Amino acid sequence: MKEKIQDKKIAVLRAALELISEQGFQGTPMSQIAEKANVGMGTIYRYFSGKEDMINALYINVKIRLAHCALTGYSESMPVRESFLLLLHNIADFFIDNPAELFFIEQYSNSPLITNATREEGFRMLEQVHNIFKRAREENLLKNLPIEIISTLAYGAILSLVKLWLSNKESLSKTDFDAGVAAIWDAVKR
Amino acid sequence: MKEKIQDKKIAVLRAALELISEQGFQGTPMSQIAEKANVGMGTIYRYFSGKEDMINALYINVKIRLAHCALTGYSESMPVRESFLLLLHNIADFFIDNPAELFFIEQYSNSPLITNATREEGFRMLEQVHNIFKRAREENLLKNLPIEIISTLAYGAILSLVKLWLSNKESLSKTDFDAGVAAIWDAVKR
Amino acid sequence: MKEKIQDKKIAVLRAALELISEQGFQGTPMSQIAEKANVGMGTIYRYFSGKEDMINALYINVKIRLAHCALTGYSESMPVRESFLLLLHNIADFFIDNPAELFFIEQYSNSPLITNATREEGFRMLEQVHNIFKRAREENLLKNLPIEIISTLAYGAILSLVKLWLSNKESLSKTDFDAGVAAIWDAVKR
Amino acid sequence: MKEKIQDKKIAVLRAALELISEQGFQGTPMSQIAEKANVGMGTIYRYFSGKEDMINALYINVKIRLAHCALTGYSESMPVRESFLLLLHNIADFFIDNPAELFFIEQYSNSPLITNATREEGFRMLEQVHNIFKRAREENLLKNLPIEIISTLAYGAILSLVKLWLSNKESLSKTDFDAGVAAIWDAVKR
DNA sequence: CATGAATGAGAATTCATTCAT
DNA sequence: CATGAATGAATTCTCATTCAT
Repeated sequence: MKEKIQDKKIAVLRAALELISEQGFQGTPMSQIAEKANVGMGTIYRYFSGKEDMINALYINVKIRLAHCALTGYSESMPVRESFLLLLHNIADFFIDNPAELFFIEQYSNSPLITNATREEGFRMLEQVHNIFKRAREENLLKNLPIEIISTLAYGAILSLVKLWLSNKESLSKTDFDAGVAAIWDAVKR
Repeated sequence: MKEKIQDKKIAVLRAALELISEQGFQGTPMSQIAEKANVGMGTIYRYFSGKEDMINALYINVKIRLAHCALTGYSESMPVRESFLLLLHNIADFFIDNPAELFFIEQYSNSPLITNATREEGFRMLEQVHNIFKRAREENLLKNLPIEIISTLAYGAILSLVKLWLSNKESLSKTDFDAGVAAIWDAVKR
Repeated sequence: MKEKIQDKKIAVLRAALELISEQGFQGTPMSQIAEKANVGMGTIYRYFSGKEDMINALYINVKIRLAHCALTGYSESMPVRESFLLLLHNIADFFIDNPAELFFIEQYSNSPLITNATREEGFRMLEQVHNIFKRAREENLLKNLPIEIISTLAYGAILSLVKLWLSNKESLSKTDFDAGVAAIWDAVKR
Repeated sequence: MKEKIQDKKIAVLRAALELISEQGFQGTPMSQIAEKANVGMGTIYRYFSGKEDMINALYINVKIRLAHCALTGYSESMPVRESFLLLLHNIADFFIDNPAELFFIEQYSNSPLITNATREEGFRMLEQVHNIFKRAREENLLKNLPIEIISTLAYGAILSLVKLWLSNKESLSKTDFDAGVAAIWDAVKR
């Protein structure tokens, strides 16, 4: 019974994600989301207080799933460089497998629709991820720069690569893509 | 006379840029753009066939100005590494000085509102910029990767850094920022 | 068992009265009425065929209680003038003690939501009250006017006074209020 | 040109008055008002910020017209009793000629839709009217009661009479009606 | 040419009513 | 019997676009 209820909420979030990533927030009517989720229009409002609340919930939802995937296969016993590359590949794989999530995050991370509270909660989801950077810093493997800069460089670069891959699948080899990911390590390593 | 006309067109584009970068395309009424540009609502429709046409014109306009700034101070006689860093700094400076342009480009580069024709025209604006990468490739200074990957890595990383800078001005030193830019070279250099 | 059922019906009517007198009929959702009455939404539909049926039942309910109070302490053996003043004071007391009933009656007596059948039934509730006017007429104490005009004058005046009192409690003395009630007799007496 | 603009605003107010007095505020869609006023839906929102703003404007509008009619033919040189009866007859005539205005005022004077600011502004419209009561008080012709009570009694009684007349035109003689109005003087006179 | 009042299709949101549990 | 989740028609309000001035 609980699951059925969650089913509807999740169906709404999934439908919203796909439609919004393609058409944008304001370009996607609630009626279309309801239709795609196979629920009545009013049902959405049982779970979310409005359209803005829904997109904030969606933002958190994507960040949770990203954070979970990002650490797949990671253990603190791995060497730092290996951990770093695992992280980048996990993030790349997540967004390659879920391109809607990528377009959504890209479009709304800096949008005024996402409240600061939401952004901060989304940031906290990634705390575990930051541990990898801290370990690298402790082992003195990184350039002497603020961790923020290091992680920003890496995150921006990996997302760009994935976007290129997604828009260019045919003309790019997986080998080159992987070499591109590896190059990111060169940017941040001491 | 011609200039007066252009004045109005430019005033509209400027107003649209600022409002759209803050509020989004669908969140910005034409009436608000007209008001901010100090023109009548109908006037906008003399210069653009509709709202979508206007945003496409704006996209091209920003790309032109970006391409122009990106090459400021560049000459083919400069060493490649110096050229590359000049390019990155020029791009960074452009977006730091014009944050609305950054948020606009970020939000609409992948938007379905921008037609493929527009995107391609915007890409051609940057042809000159790509010459720098070609020179670097010819001089065998770059990693053995497709130029697309090289430029994507660099562009994604520099934009990320600028976004970090803009959202974090207070807690970041210019020195660290510049070191971050320099690190991008390490990612792409052989 | 019967009483329990009646309890729920009465709880619904009471909740509806309070909410509707404050927020209006269309401004009051059935869900809010159910919540305030501590019953499930569906339960209301066991007792009333719909929202309009419920408000008509409420109208009758208020009229019954008003008619009952209006005659408290009255007996045919009382002098006519005394009866008349008792009637006015009983009506005033009822509405002062039950302001929601006043606002409800005021707003809905002339509303198209109340069917003519309901209005007529409500009118019959007050038949006893009209006896007082008939006695006064028979004793030749009233102005030579149709009883309808007499009773309308009196009813309109007393309700106005009560509304003034309710909106102005602080700045009005009970003595003045009572003198106002007494003045109504002067309007109708021969 | 100015007049044309006012025409639309007035057409909207008139249509709103008629529909709302018959169907109630919440029972009357904006679309219906627009249709009856022969304007587009959006036009209403050029003149009023929303439905509630419109009904408040309507309230003021009715009060202005009532105040204007109430004093028709009045001059300070008239005897007080004559002034008082003129006032009552003017009010009665206004509402008999404009029954929609009566039902509107009755339903919304005490409604939470009307803001206190609006109610106070509406009250100020009637300042002139109150002068008649003040004159009567100064000439010591009234019962020794607060003017508020005097005017409330009179206003409540006259409105009741008009409502009776409107619902009963056929069975009431004008002579009796006028005698009813005159009876109100007996209630308030010393 | 420039204007901005007018339009009405389209979007978000609400709520009376139903019905599976 | 009682419940309240689900529904979708109906409503308010917005805004791109037009066109008379």
